[in-house]
Amino acid sequence: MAISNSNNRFSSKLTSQCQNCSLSALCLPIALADEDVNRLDQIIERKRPLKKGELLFHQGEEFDSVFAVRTGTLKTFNITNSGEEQITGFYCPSELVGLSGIDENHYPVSAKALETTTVCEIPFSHLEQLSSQIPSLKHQLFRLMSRKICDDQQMMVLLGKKNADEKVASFLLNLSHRFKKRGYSATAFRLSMSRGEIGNYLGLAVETVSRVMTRFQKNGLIDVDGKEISIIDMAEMEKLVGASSECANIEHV
Amino acid sequence: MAISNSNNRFSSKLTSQCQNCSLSALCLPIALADEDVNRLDQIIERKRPLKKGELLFHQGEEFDSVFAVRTGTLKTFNITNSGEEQITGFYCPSELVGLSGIDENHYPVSAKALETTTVCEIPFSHLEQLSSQIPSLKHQLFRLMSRKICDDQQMMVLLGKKNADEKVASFLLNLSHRFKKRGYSATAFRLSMSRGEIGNYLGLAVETVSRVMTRFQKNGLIDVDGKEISIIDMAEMEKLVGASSECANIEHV
DNA sequence: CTCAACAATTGATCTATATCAGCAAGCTAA
DNA sequence: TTAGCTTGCTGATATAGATCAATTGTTGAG
Repeated sequence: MAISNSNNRFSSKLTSQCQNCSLSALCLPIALADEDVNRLDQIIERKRPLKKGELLFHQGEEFDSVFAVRTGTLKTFNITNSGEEQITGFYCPSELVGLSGIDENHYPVSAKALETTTVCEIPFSHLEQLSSQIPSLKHQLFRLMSRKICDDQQMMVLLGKKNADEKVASFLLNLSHRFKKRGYSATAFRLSMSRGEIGNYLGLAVETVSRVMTRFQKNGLIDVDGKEISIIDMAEMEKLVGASSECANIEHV
Repeated sequence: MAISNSNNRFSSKLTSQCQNCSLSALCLPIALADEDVNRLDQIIERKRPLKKGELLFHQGEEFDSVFAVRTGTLKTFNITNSGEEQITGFYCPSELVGLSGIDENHYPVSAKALETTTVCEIPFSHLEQLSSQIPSLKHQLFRLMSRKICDDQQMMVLLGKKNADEKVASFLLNLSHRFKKRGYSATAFRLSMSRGEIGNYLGLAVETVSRVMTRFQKNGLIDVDGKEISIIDMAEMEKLVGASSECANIEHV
């Protein structure tokens, strides 16, 4: 089954899609020579879009690929023994999902589309092989995984030490940075996740998320209109986040 | 100073220390052919022991090596803007510290010895080079980083969703597993960190850690004598941890 | 051995956030 | 259109765990 399916792996032979992709400066191809981008391009499968709510992979499934988000958003989550969902991350365009599956050869989480979402599937065994031949690709992979470790540790600090205000502010600014990096507005954007999902991710009750956002709006920090967010007072928001966004800070040095 | 000191980089030429190391089955050399272990061995520096409280590297310092703990224990931590310490991890023998520095080429955390500790320094540029020549070493590195991502995400679940009892139980069982893996008792061990450090790590006040442990003891779950811990009722402890230790579970499949 | 500094425990409050409950506004399907 | 869901907001109350404070135990320097 995987065999017949994998024919479209070669559909990219005609032209390098990676080179035309607006995300290539952020995704894996960063700092690759043209010919290397082509080689990477050859191993990538473009999948049909996922509709909102569809799973990209599910917890326990055998690992064989990592995925780069092209459009849309994904969330990854665990189902705990008690049956509740615990969201471990949101993934925006240019970001890589599935790296946590390498170790045990099974995905330890599920990945679900929050809206219509397209991804590039990158079979990991091919990627690993190719990375032997292209040192800068290998380095890029190490860097991406290292950044993920760094980011997750910042998230641990957030969950362990921050109060509700700081959590919500951190979350919004984090999204803001990610939009900015892709060339979108850092101050006005649309949340693709529900309040419930934000709360779940931040370790807060839905009601708390709602209350904090309302208060932020009252105090002129942000403007909220359903899923549309505008950051009005960026300086004050940054002050709220304040402590310990080390990974981000170092980037600015 | 670092120069004169680094002469001992070559002390390993005489014989492969990795091959004699009791941790080689857990550390990087896992699944390497003998000749490859020797090549790895050549790039490793054995450093003088760190005394309790000494820093291995500090937040912001330029990244050039990862470190494998040989004996003792390390903690990694951030200093937040408000000046408080936030512990992001504890490292036991055979575990690798410093991977989070790859991305930005600076360590985003500090690493401090909790007791007298010896480490193997592995210059990352050498390791990366070597990994090009030894595919299984490269794979091992990917796996280690993937596992770290997986572990950190479990920690996020712990911090976001668990109550004090579950946090402390998870922490103790996690240590138990790590001791067991190295061939030590899974039920009786010594904590190398203070109650304050445990609380800091788990997002709890010292007092709460103390109270939970006392209650666990009263209820016959564990036996506490200062830093010495015995797990009496492993089944009940595991029930407490219960939900969502996915990475660990998959390992048992 | 002794004193000082620090680490751990225990008890008494306080508080941030969860939980419970009710309501309003959209959205979907018939 | 209306009934039935879902999502978000807000108020009232409950509670887990923080904070404050006092006591005891431990460690290590001289």
